[in-house]
Amino acid sequence: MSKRNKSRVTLEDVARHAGVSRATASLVARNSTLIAEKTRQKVLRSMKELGYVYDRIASNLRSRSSYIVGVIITEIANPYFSELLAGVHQKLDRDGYTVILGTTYGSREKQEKLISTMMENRVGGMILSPTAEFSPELVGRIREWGIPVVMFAREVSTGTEFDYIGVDNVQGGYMATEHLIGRGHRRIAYLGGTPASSAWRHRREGYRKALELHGLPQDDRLILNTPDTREGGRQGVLELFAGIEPPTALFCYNDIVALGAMQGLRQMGLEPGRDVAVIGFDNIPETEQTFPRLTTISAFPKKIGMMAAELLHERMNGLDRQPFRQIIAPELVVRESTG
Amino acid sequence: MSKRNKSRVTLEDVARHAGVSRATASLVARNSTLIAEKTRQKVLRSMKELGYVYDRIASNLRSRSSYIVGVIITEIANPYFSELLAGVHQKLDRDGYTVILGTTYGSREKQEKLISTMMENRVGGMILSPTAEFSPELVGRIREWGIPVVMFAREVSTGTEFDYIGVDNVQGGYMATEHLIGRGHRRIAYLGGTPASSAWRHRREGYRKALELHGLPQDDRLILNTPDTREGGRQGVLELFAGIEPPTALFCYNDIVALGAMQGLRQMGLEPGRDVAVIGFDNIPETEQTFPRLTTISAFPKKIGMMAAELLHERMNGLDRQPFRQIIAPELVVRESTG
DNA sequence: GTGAAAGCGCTAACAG
DNA sequence: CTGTTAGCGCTTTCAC
Repeated sequence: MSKRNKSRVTLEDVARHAGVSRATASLVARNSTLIAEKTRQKVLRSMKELGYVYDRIASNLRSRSSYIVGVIITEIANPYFSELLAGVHQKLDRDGYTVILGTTYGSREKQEKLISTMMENRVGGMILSPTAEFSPELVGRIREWGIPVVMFAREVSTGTEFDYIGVDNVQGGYMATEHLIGRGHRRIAYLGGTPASSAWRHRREGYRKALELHGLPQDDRLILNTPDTREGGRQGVLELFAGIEPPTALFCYNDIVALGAMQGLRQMGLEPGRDVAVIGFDNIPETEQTFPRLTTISAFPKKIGMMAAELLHERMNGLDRQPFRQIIAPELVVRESTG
Repeated sequence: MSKRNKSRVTLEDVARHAGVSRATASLVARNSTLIAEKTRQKVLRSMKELGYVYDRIASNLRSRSSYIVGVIITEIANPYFSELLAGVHQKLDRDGYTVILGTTYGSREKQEKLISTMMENRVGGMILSPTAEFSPELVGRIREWGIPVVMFAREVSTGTEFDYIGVDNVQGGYMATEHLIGRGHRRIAYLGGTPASSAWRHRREGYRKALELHGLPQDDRLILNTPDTREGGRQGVLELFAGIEPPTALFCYNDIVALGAMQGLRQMGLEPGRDVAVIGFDNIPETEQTFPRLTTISAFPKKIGMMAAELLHERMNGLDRQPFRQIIAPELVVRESTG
């Protein structure tokens, strides 16, 4: 269902009970300072007595405003994204917003549908980690609609009219690869993930740059796409080592893939960190407790989430300024998986 | 801000553009079969042309209904809870609901505030993992309000008027302790978490029952409360071993605490699994890849989340039946951390 | 099948 | 400081 039968206590009821007008009651509900303390008390007492619950929906309708924010991420189960979510949510909550959550699971259709739903629910702003390119038509619809949108963690080339906050993936990919090269590796794979994600493409760019700078050959057979899951990493590594000339080091698209890859290596009788170097990306908490502990690139998801929320908040408060990209620097965290 | 200046395209506009009445346009928007196909097409075309966006908020207001569901959990970053959230969210989304998310971080005030906010936003139902006891007044307010509420994962004794879905924590605690006893341990600690959580109390009950059944002494110094975090587990274990007669095995409140405890053990030069047995609770994905791999009790968070969502859905569709508790059986997963 | 009128619960604007 | 009036965008009767 969704219907409710019992009619609710309205401001009208409260006003009548307290012997004031509806407008006065409304001002009390909103904590206006215009109201005499005495009246205020009287009205508040009536509210309590009648069990009045403020109707934010009716209020939003009338005042054409909304403190609801839509947050769209691609997945919840991956710790990277749950940290991202924790960051945005915590900050938004602190600023008094209510959060509507959406998850795309990488589907473009789902993404479009979620955005529509959020607009229909009158969100005052949106924060999202896009899954795929936006159709120019969708970009148009959002702009037309007139609410601020902040993208984070994933980028979209068709959406340059929106703010973006994320880690420097090119730099991160570069640092990871460079680290492996520094450890003496010459045959380094880039494992897992798919080009659908801007993060994947940027990390690969960094990877290539590092190889190039060190005069190492680029071998496309060493770049293997898989779902960015544990299982993807595990399967991927098996496939990779089925080839003629396997790599000696793995730069994994993210930590989850890296964990899967380590499983896969063991399955083949290879010891990660000793026989094959493995580096991840994100620095999710569990990387510190795996065996061997995973070397990785810190991507600061929580921080990025909070920054995105902060920016949206400013935009919703009228910050008028050209859309911009804010890129934060990644950090290399050396542990035992890279020897 | 939150204000929007540009006035939106309304059904009125659409109706005028299409040369029909507002009521007709409304029926088209809702896919009513009462409308002649020809009119329907005409109206749909007008909608597209004008860029009409359905206003679900106005609709809800008038029709006194809501497809928005409030979901309240205690934390996002703990994989156990993010799995729980993933389960509810996925199912609710599939059934066409929009989800408002709330996080209590264990605070009772925050919990009360979130519940109020959700009611103010006219949610049609709520799913929550309670943090603390509900005041009878709060229970009253919710009942009065008349929307269905499903509790999951954590229980509340003052809320027996609500449905509850969770794992059998008593049984889980029993199985964990029994397993350790079976491995020859006689001095077993119950480490981490706090009695504020029903899950903590139930797991302790199982722990005690097992000790009792095997005629082992109960020593309250072996029960140590800490925050249910990694750090809590680490600190806790240090404290525990500072005592005169340390335990030989740890039953940890949950996996996160157990991971922290393993860190703490190593810090003291003790090897988890060899020198001290460690068992966790939840079976979060990373337990499979720690070193040593963590023995634990499966609590099936995703499944519980989905079941809760399913139940709420039924309730919102008018399922009228006494509130009930649905308890699912935990499973022991033996790995290396218990020798 | 379609239209006209009333009203969901609230706030804006203005008067006093 | 408080009251009056109008109306946010939609759905619900109830005519026709």
